Amino acid sequence: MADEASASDGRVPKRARGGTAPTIYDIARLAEVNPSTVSRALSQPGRINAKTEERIRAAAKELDYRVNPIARALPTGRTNTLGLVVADITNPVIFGIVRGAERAAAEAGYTLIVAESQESGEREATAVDRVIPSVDGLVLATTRLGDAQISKIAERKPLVVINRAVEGQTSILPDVERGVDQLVAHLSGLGHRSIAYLSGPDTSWISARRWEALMAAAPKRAMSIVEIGPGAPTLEGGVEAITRVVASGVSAVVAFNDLMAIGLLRAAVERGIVVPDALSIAGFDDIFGSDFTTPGITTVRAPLAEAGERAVRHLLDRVGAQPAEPEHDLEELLPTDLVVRGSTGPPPA
Amino acid sequence: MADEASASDGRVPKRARGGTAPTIYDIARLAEVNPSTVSRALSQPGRINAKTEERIRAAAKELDYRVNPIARALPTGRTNTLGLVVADITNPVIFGIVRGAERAAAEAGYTLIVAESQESGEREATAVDRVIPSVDGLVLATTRLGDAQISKIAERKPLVVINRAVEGQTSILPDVERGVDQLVAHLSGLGHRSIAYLSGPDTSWISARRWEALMAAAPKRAMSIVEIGPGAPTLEGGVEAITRVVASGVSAVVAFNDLMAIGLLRAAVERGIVVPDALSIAGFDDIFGSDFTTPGITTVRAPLAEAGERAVRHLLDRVGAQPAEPEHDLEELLPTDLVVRGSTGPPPA
DNA sequence: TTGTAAGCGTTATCAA
DNA sequence: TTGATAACGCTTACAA
Repeated sequence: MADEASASDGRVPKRARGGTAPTIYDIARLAEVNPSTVSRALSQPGRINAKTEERIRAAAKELDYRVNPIARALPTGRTNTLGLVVADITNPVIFGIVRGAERAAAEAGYTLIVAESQESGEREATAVDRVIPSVDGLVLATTRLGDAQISKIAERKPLVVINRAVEGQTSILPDVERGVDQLVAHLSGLGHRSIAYLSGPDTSWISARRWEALMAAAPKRAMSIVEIGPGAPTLEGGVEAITRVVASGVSAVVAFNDLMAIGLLRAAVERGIVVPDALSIAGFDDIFGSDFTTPGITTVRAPLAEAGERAVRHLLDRVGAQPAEPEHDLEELLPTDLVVRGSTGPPPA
Repeated sequence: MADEASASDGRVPKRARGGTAPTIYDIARLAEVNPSTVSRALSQPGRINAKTEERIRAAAKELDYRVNPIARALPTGRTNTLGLVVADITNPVIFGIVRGAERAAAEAGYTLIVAESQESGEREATAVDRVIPSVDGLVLATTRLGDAQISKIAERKPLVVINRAVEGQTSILPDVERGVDQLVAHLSGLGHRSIAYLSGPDTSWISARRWEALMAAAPKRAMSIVEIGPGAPTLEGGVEAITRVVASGVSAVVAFNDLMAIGLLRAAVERGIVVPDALSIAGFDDIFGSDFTTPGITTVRAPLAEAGERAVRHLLDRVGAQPAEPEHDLEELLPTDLVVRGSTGPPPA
């Protein structure tokens, strides 16, 4: 039978105690030094006698020792962990954010905890409460919380918000206006005169911003614009809107996101409405799958992975900083770009 | 200026100490009991005097107290956290698993840590090492580690593996044979006589199982079968395979997963190969987006969210159990089903 | 039912 | 440079 305490290389480590993991005390005994010296050797390399350090490292290796991050976190207060709270993990918009955040965190030796709020402010608050004591900082992506709640959270731990601006807080935002301008110019150039905005959840800050930007951009090009919604930011949300879209008589629809755009496209196809000949459809985000459809979805691409990455970087910058001097009101705008595919074309004559 | 220690409801909590979070000592002082009594009241409700408990709860509320999970984890050894290691967060196959796992964990009051290995066994080992000390159990989805490494991990913490069978370990598997039989029967029924399998990474256990199942099923129906690969389990992996697929002269291709199937479909369309008239394509998993394409991808659906859920449930069952008596060799088979869409049809005459 | 006190595995402060 | 020792916030025998 295999030895129950055998090390990764197959050799049996000396003095391994049955069951429990080795501690700095075991190392201290083996290297014949005080535990505090072991701690120093391992956490501040170079600051102790080279020979002693060597002996300690050898002992640690022999015992296959790994620091216990929990024990370390208790006196230091730092966990080397960051939290990311998202509305819905299965929403592809989120994927990019999660990936970017994970990358940046892992790169810095940090662990990422992802919590899901399922589009509910209440659950989000619960998720934050659960996660916050064990993280060094928090990213709120697509939050459904109110400004006051967000500020409260920021008092407890360093915080960065994605897709939402809150006064006094660091936030990473797509440059909505730029993308919308490009999109509206594109539709105008095709000859559209009337468009509709298929809005997302009314708790979505970013949906409101997109609507505002459209409201500002459309009249400038002599286009009429109406809002249809609010709706769920999902395929179904898009499908359900088709009746109102048809009734509105517009020649082009801008959906809150690609998911809704794809849902709308499907519903249109089912009704025999040819896209883009009879109706142009555009979305936001350029999610995975936006180019799978026929026609592909014209969309305003947001650099989601980069948003996740930057959010984590900002957090990392502030971890360990004095909470007395929070970084105020930093707003980082990420460039967006129009991706033209087949779902937009000239309006019917 | 706002009070720096004001509670959520806006009232100023009594005796809140500047900056640091309240502890059970603060509660004990306020409720005039011993800290250990506070601990008991909060962690084992009902086991102490009702009036005392009431007083303690009131004090806790007044101070806006929340347990420090790290401090709790140190003496108990339990963190109320589970780890999930995946190959690639942005792979839609994973999404379902993550969602299911997150749900089940959150439901049980557990926090989920998601770590990414980026399809590399080495990084996966690193990720496991980083995460394992702070979790009560671990799920390995789509692992690229060897059996021996996996068994080693299982010696440290309760472990469940998804999409991989390892002797002595609990594993959640799709019923590959059933799905493959259905798929082969479907293709055979359409009239195909020669098929190719577009294999995934050669480190993928599940890819090998799919190949074996195809090898077993095809001859039974008098179909020839060849393997093309290995390839990356991505869109690109599918795209790159088109040359070899065409050269092979088969009338139908079964890809390792939907991502590769979609990539292959795209490459086919670009070359003017009509799907399914000139070539039938099928995949596995039924990921998000498999029905966005034209034609939609015929695929063997695996209940991914359920796999994630079950993995977590098994883990939860074993958390706190004696490591001396591990659950041996439990293999749970999840039913798979053929989803027929437009990408498969009769072979060219 | 409640209080006392030891301990979880680290880090950090002081001396030596 | 190293050792002794007190935290960190909680749980948990054991005693009262």
